[in-house]
Parts: sequence; C-alpha cells; structure tokens
Amino acid sequence: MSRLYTSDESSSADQVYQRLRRLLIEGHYPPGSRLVEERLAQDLGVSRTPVRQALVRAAAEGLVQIFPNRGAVARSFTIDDLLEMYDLRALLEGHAAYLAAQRITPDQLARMEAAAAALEDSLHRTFARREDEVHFLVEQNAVFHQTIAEAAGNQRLITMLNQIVAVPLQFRSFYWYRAEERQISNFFHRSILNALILGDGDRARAMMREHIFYGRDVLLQSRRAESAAVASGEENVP
Amino acid sequence: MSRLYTSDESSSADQVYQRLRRLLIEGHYPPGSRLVEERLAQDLGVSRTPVRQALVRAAAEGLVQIFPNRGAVARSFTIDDLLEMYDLRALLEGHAAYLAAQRITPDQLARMEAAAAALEDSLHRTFARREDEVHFLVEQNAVFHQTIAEAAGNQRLITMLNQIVAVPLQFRSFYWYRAEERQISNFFHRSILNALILGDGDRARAMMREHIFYGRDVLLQSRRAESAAVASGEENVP
DNA sequence: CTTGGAAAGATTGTATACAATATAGCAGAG
DNA sequence: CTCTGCTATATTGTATACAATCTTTCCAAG
Repeated sequence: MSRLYTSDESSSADQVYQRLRRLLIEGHYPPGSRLVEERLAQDLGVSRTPVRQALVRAAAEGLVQIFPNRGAVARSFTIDDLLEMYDLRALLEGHAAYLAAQRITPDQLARMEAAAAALEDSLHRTFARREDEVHFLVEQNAVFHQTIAEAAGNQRLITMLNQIVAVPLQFRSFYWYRAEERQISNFFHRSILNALILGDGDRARAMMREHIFYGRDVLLQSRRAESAAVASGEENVP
Repeated sequence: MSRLYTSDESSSADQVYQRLRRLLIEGHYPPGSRLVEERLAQDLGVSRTPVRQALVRAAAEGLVQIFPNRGAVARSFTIDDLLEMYDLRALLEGHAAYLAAQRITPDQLARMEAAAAALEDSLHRTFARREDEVHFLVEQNAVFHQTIAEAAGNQRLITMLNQIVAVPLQFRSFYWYRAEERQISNFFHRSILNALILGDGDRARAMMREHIFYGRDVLLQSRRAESAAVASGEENVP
C-alpha cells in the first residue's frame, strides 16, 4: 500500500479558514456581528462553498456560533466565558509546563530565552506604530507559550490550547499597554524559564498558573472599564 | 435588534454529523478506512455537500483525518495517542470533579447515584444480547461522567471532554467484559460520589484521576493483547 | 396608534455540474 | 524483468442553481 501523507492538513480552501480565523481574531468582524456567507465569499474572493466549510470549522473551534437557518455570528464573549477560558488555560498550560520540565530540549529553551529577552528589550525600544508594537509583543509571547506546549510532547494538548487561546486579540491587546504589567509578565516568564531549566515541574506549573491568572485579572479589569465606557453611550455594532 | 436564539445548534444536516459521528464511534468505518464522500452520501441518503461539512467538523474534533485532495480517513489511534488522551482526560475530568464538589446539586447527585447503582446491579442481571449489555453499561457510565462535567459549571470544559471521550467505542468496549474490572470501576464511582457528597474537591479529583488511569491501563493491556493477535496474521482493512 | 398578518426580500441549506488533482494500469524502453 | 512515462479512472474541490426558511415591510383592522 502506498504511504499516505504524514502532514495533517494544508493548502487550498484550508487557506480560507486560516484567513477567516485571522480576520476574526484580529477584530475585523467584531464579536456579535453577523457573518453573511455571500459577503465573506466576496471579501475572500471565493464562492460560498469553501466559506461554509470554514465557518463550520470555526464554529467547532468556538470562534463563531452557527444558528440553524439563521447564519453565523462572530462569537461574543461574556465575562463568564472569559473566566471559564482562563480557568481552563491555567489548567492546561500549567500541565504543559509541568510536563515540559522533564522533556524540554536545549534548543527549545534557547527559543524561549530569546522570546523572553525580546519582550524585555521591547520596553526600551520605540516602534513606528503602536500596532507594530502590539503585534511584535503578541508574537513573541506566542512563541514563549507555544514552545512550552510543544515541549510537553502531547499533540492533543497543543490543539486544545490553540482553541482556548484563540480569543479575539481585541480582548487581549490592551494587556500590552502599560509598562508595569509588562514588567510583571516578564518576571513570570523568567520564573517559568528558571523552573524549566532546573527541571522543577511543580514550580513551573505554579508559576505558569499565576502568570495566566494575572493576565486574566488585568483583562477583566480593563474589560470592566470598557463596558462602563460603552454603557455611557458608545456603540460598536453597525 | 430582535433576540437571536439561545440554543447552540440543532436540526437538519447537523444530523448528518451526528450520524457520522455515531457510525465512527460505534465502529462501522473502522479506524484507517477511507471515507469516500459519495459513498457516505449514499449511505446517509443525502448529497455530498452536507457530508463534506460533517467531515470537516469531525476532523476538527479529531475523529477523522483529512488529507488535501486525497480525502478523509477514519482516524486510527496509536498507543501513544491513547496515552495522550487519557493523560488529558485525567487532567480535565479530575478538575471537573474538583469543581463539582463545590457546586453539585442534590438532583445531580441523585442522577449519579442512580447511574452508579445501575452499573452495580447490572453485574447480577442477564441481557438478551451481549451488545445490549455493553450499550447499557456505556450509557450509564456516560451519565455518571457527564453529570460531573455538567456540575463543574464550565461549558467549555464539557465541550473539551466530549472531544476527548469521543474515541471509538471499539477501543473501550472490551473494558466492560470482565467482572473484576467492573467491580473496581464501581468502587471508584462510589468513592467519587462520597467525596462529592462531602464536598471534598481534592479527594474527588484524586479518585477521578485514579479511576481514569485504571481504565487506561486496562485498555492498554487488552490493546497489546489484540495487536499481538493481529501480528499473527489477522487483517482488518479490506 | 397599535397589532396582526400576508407578501417581498434576504439568506441559508442542499443538490448538482464541472474543474482540478491524485491513483492505477498499461505500454514501451532499457 | 524492472523502471519510467502516459493515459484512463476515481475522487476531491469549487461554483452555481434552486429550494427552504427566516426577516422585514407594508397594509388593514381593531
């Protein structure tokens, strides 16, 4: 029997899905907005067929909600939703850190070290646009966390984390605004890194959990401030 | 704006997905077999369009693998895959049990009690067909575990557990064959139940983890026996 | 002025047709 | 006899057409 491809999935209207996902995460199609298939098809330059598949997939991932005969809506997150997700994230990433402590390779450690250093340096750098800065920070942060998941050596854990972390950036970007929070975040990164170097899984888990709960609290704080602002007369759905 | 439906998803070719899922879990279309769209369409009495969507969804859930331009295959699980899944299941269900200890309602406890009792009684009952027995046991067991997930009060946790537990029954059914293992399993159920009644989250988690690891070990043992049998000249893919 | 209901419009759900791609089988050269 | 390349077949991927369903609008009755 001829060998089937080893790769999971790639190329073609899988790209439609990737683009849709990106659009959702980056905040075009804001939470709560309707996702009319024809419109998406035109935006992405394809027919409705691949769009539909992408929507089904995004729904399975929790990024959109599909109401039968009524269409898809970019998922909106209540505060309770965010609490649930962060709770699971702490559980899963904490576990990932625990596992990683016993298996991480020097190469992976180096990658994490580089990401942590980049985040620290960025405090003293200036960027052309605020957007660029946020993008850079989000990316380096993703490298740090994804490397841990990778080092844990559990493919399904990686998949689950990708699902959980796929919350629209909109909700997370403010996180990177203030210097104080970034410094604390950097401190957590260093603590986690140290624990991993020492092979101390318990400590790595504990620090990772605290790191994530800290992020959650910052998010909720700003979320509350935002909803207060909205309550005073600001609208975001056309 | 008129209120959108609260229900998540139901009715229509969502049913195609449910049926496909069932077929996969129950072992028609055994692991590794090709899932040709047209054939599935005929089997289910619809066109390829809804079948394709169901396949995409099943792929997102990990039940099938889709190879671009080459079609879908009922996912086959290596021993490592099973280890990964049980590791996560212990983590997630353990956490669910921990959370449930603080929030479970008398009604939910009663449901679990009934399921546990049904599993105990079944040891002394006779069924018309072995199949019926396995079906009954799997169902009661599902009630027990799903109620805990429900009591944990985290919707996303429920979703994730559904994904993890969706391993083809084929792999799990043997689990119910021997009386000794069933007795031990029942004992774990009672231990978990007690911990929940007492509101002791730590113990509930610990017992749940052991329960799941025990199931894993039984599974792996029989899996190894089975693969030894296959090695001696038995084929299952036409 | 509000409410009920029917018709028009918009959008989703499914089937089918066709294009793109991979697989298998066969022929011919080495 | 084996290996390479070409053609035929099977299957997937996408677009489009039409049916089913929901939403909105408008008008009449209360």
